[in-house]
Amino acid sequence: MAADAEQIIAALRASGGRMTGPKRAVVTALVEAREHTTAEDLAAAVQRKHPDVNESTIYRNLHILEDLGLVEHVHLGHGPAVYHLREMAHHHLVCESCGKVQELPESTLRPLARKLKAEYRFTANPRHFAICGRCEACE
Amino acid sequence: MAADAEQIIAALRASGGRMTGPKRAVVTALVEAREHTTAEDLAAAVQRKHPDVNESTIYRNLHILEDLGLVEHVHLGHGPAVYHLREMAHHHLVCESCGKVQELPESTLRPLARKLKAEYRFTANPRHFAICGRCEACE
DNA sequence: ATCTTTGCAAACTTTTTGCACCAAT
DNA sequence: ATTGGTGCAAAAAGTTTGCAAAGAT
Repeated sequence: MAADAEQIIAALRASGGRMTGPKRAVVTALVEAREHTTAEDLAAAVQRKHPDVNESTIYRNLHILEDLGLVEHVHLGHGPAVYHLREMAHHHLVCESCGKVQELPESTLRPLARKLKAEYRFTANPRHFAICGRCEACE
Repeated sequence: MAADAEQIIAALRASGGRMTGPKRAVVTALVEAREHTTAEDLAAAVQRKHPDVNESTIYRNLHILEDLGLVEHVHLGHGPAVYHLREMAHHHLVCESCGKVQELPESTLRPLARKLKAEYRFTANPRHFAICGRCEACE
């Protein structure tokens, strides 16, 4: 059930791409990342084993993975976007005071999505941005 | 009832700041802006009458206004933030295909905010980011 | 042999900052 | 006379791109 690097690699192959060391390393880093990871984090993880992989390669591969619908990025606030595998899709609450991130099941925003659809004929994809606010401790 | 530049200027004065030409021009541009305006737009508007005002001054004054709670910025998507007067606070639906922006009354997100408060003890400020998705035409 | 992918360096976009000067109080 | 505001130029931060070389098929 957990994201399996081999599945993703197979999807990449199936899409016509070529499988390279850096690409495999990016996928592995994404699968192993427990948390929301920035491109920079991923670069660091990849470079632990493959020191010569350039950050631009990370970005390029993240784009490929996003285009295939395997990865998504989210903006938690100012600063770099964070990336995660699509199958773990969820929403984010970010405290704008302490920066704490809480995850939310997709279902939490479903009523809102339904209302936006009904009243505005708008199909929301509310995952692209986090919901800002203040956590209990910072309130 | 509409945002009155003089009110805002009074608030700026009351906060201890000094009133300068550029500052007044930024406030005026914000009041006159009908839509969501980027710093760049505001700079252009200001420079129509005061050609020497630098973009960094726009940013600095926007920060001052935000610190006073008079202005808010929102991220509609990738690209520059947009600014607007706080009293016109509202939410945004942005179509990620055609870029169309729809405004939403604050009340629309109140049920969600209540739920986040109850279940996660999180006080949402969902205005800082737009809700992405697809509008009717692009669906 | 072909056509992707890569590393590198440089560009780009948006926003911030250091500094010397100017201007509002 | 102060002190905060300003223009300018440069930096910062995050991401993208052009290009020639390396690599996968």
